Formats: sequence, structure tokens, C-alpha cells
Amino acid sequence: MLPSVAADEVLAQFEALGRLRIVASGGSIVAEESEDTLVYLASGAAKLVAFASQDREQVVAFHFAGDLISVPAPRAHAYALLALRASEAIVFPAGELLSVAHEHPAMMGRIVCSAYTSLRRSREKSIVIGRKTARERVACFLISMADRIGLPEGNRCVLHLPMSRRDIADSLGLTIETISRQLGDLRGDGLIETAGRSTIRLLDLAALAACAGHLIKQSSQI
Amino acid sequence: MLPSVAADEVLAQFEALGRLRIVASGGSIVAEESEDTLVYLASGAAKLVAFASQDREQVVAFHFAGDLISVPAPRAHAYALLALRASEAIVFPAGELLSVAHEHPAMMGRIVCSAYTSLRRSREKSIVIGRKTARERVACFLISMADRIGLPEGNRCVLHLPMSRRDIADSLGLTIETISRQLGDLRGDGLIETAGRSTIRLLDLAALAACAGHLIKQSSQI
DNA sequence: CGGCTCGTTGAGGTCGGTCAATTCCTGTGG
DNA sequence: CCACAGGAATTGACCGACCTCAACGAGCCG
Repeated sequence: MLPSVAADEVLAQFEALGRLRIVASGGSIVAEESEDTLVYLASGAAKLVAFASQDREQVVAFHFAGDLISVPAPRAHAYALLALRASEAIVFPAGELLSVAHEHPAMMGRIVCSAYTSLRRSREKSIVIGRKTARERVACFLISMADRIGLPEGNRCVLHLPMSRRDIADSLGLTIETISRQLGDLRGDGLIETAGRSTIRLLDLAALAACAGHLIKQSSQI
Repeated sequence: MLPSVAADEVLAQFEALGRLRIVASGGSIVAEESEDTLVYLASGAAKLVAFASQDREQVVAFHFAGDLISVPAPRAHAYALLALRASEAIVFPAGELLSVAHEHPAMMGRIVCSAYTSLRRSREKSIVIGRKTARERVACFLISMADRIGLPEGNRCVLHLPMSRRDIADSLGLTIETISRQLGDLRGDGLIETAGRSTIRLLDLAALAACAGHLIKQSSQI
């Protein structure tokens, strides 16, 4: 269940630190901890949310199976990690996990790597929320999801999104109505198709990247 | 110059990896690297900026002396680390520094710690940019700066900001005019005083925190 | 002291938010 | 398998916070 970077006895050492959480869709994996927490998401999908006030919540990050997630203890704002679908996770007190990981370079390497990945994504989110239009934000979101959970289909890509329009809105700093309108526009422009509530087919990744305002890469499509 | 967590010969090993950069105010510490970069900012102050397009830039983070800064290689967007005042920095290729740090737990610990601190700040920025009004954003910014570079003065706090109004605006996802107006309003409400371009005196940290929409903490003032 | 950038202030415009009504899924139970 | 209920998503009309554009004034450097 843990990443296979450690021998069995070491693995047991780590598992002794964590508590297993099996959570239904919509349930809370971590909330209101008094200490920073690290969560290994073994299966499922989750959103890390923060509360700007009682009725304004910001989705700070989406996470999927295999991700190592840092959930901060409340400081200026309170955080919670909520399951978007049925999920299995192992929850660790950050301090204890880090002090044990000190003895195990491979584990530490993985922790650092996941921290920098989260940092890079969080910064990208700042750019998107801070300086992009609604259409650009939605395009960025779609491309990011394609990169993480997209199923290739020829030169196209199919998304089965575990999150609702509200989650997307709360992630992009917009409203559900705006998300809906932008998806409608993208559909009207022939860039995407939608089927049901959670399936979106990306028809032209290059055009989508252009409309997201991404740097032009000659060969890759993320 | 490097954090004193390593013995002398180890320190030499690290310094061999990095290149020293002495940069004037406004100069570029790191830009357009093809590889992820880690920067130890020995003195001065800097902004990490990303370009949403040619004329839209987002300040992703502010950094001060002692900070260890991760500068991503360009992917969807390009990044640059720019000096806000005369600065001294050591620039490392991230991969090499990490592989050497694998052998030195104390160094690795410091790297992880700085990564999580940056991650936490970046997430707070997402909350602020995504779900707060102009006034709340400015209040959050002032409190954050008070925490990092504020000089206590009784129960007040004085800030000497190294960044311009434009930098603040580009950090908060606003315009310079809005920053100026909000600071004017805060001054009118008796929460701050301003002197010259870069000095701001915070007169009532609790009221400022309330107006930033932060969780109420009984004893601390961040 | 002069020049010039940076910051402030004002007037008007716009993108996305708000409120409200309608339609569409989806999962539940017959 | 189909009908139904209830929430989710879409669509439309209007509004407002912040942006844009423009002019003015203040602070900093030579």
C-alpha cells in the first residue's frame, strides 16, 4: 500500500505510525487536526479544501491514488481533506513520519519529490487564479486533469471527473454558473464534448493549450 | 553562508555544486533555466514571478534572506527569480543538490522543511486570490509581511516593504490602482499609517486580522 | 533643485457574480 | 426495466467589484 521503496520491516515501521482510513464518497479523510498531517492516498480521489470564511471555500488541490498529501494544521485558515469518491488512505502525523524518514533516504526522497510537485501545482494554480480569465482558467483546469487522469483516445483525451462543478468553481476561484457557461462556450467552439455530468472529451489539446495561455511547446502536449 | 547544519568539508561539497550570484536591485537571480533550480538567498529580498502571458505577470512568492527557494523549469509557464534589492544568492541545480543531500539528513530535513513552508504559503495565496475581496487580500498581505519582515513597535508593527505597488498587485491578482485605493481606505479606517513609498505602520493587528478574514486566535497575532 | 518614475485619485466600462427559473442527470424504489 | 424524486447543471437578466484609462501629485535620485 505504501510506495515500495522500503524493505518489509521498514514498511512495518511506517505503517505503525499511520492510521488507515476508509472513507465513502463525500466523507472526510482528515479534518481539524491540531498538527500538520501527511496522507498517502492509496485509492480514490480527494480535494484539499480551505475555508476563507463559513460560506466561502477554496479547493486548494485535487489529489488522486498514489499521491502523498500534506494537510496543514489550521493557522490563518482551516483545512480539510475530503473524499471525492470512495477512498483508502493512510494518515500520518507529519513530524513523526519525517523523523522516521530521516533514516530512510529513499522514503525521504519520495517525500521531497511529492512536496515539490505539490508546490509546483500550487504555484500554477496561483498563476491561473491570479491572472487568467474565466475561459483560460477552465482550459487550464481541463489540461491539468488530462495530464493527471485523462484517458488517451487517439489524439484526443477523455476525462471522467470525480469532482462536481462546484468543486471546479471552488478550485478556480469562480462560480458554478461561470464554469457552466465557459464549458458551454468551449463546446460551442468545438474544443470539447460533454456527456453526462462527469465525462468531458477534449477534442483539440493544442487549441485548448493555446486558449489556456500556456507556453507553446513544439512536441509535447502538456 | 549556507545554513550551518553541515560540517566544513560537507559544506564545501555543497558549495562546489552552486554558483554564487551577486545581483543588484531589479536584477535577475535565476531566469530561463532549463532545469529546476534551488536558490539559497543569503541576503536581500526577491520575488518569484511567472508569466501568464507577455504583459501579465504573477508574483508567485516573495522571499527574504535565509530562504531556500525552488525555481521551477518552464513547463506551462516560465518563471524567474528577480531581486527586489541588492542580493547575494547561491544557485543550485535541484537534482544535484538533492542527490548530494540524500547523504546528509540534516540538510535534507532543512530542504523538506523549506518546501513545506513554501507549499503552505502558496496555498494561503491561493485562498487569498481565489476567494477574498480586494480589501481582505491587502489585509492578508500586510499581516503576512508583518509576520516575515515586520519590526515590532509596542503592540504595533512597522513594515519597510522592498516591493513596489505593482509587485503587490501582481502578487494579489489585483491592479496597482486597487492596491492604492485599499491602502487609502485602511488608512482612513485608522488601521494603518503610511510614510513614503515603502513604510507602512500597522496600528491594529487584531482588527487587520479580522478584516483579512483569518481564523480568530486567542493569543497569537498571526 | 530638476526630472522622472511611482503612486494616488477620479470617471466610466466590463467581466464575472448574484438571483431566479428551467432542464437534465442519476440513483433509488417499485 | 421503468418511473420518480431530488439534486446538479444550464441558461437568462441584472448588478457590482474591480479594471481601464486618464490626469494629477508626491517621493526619490542625480
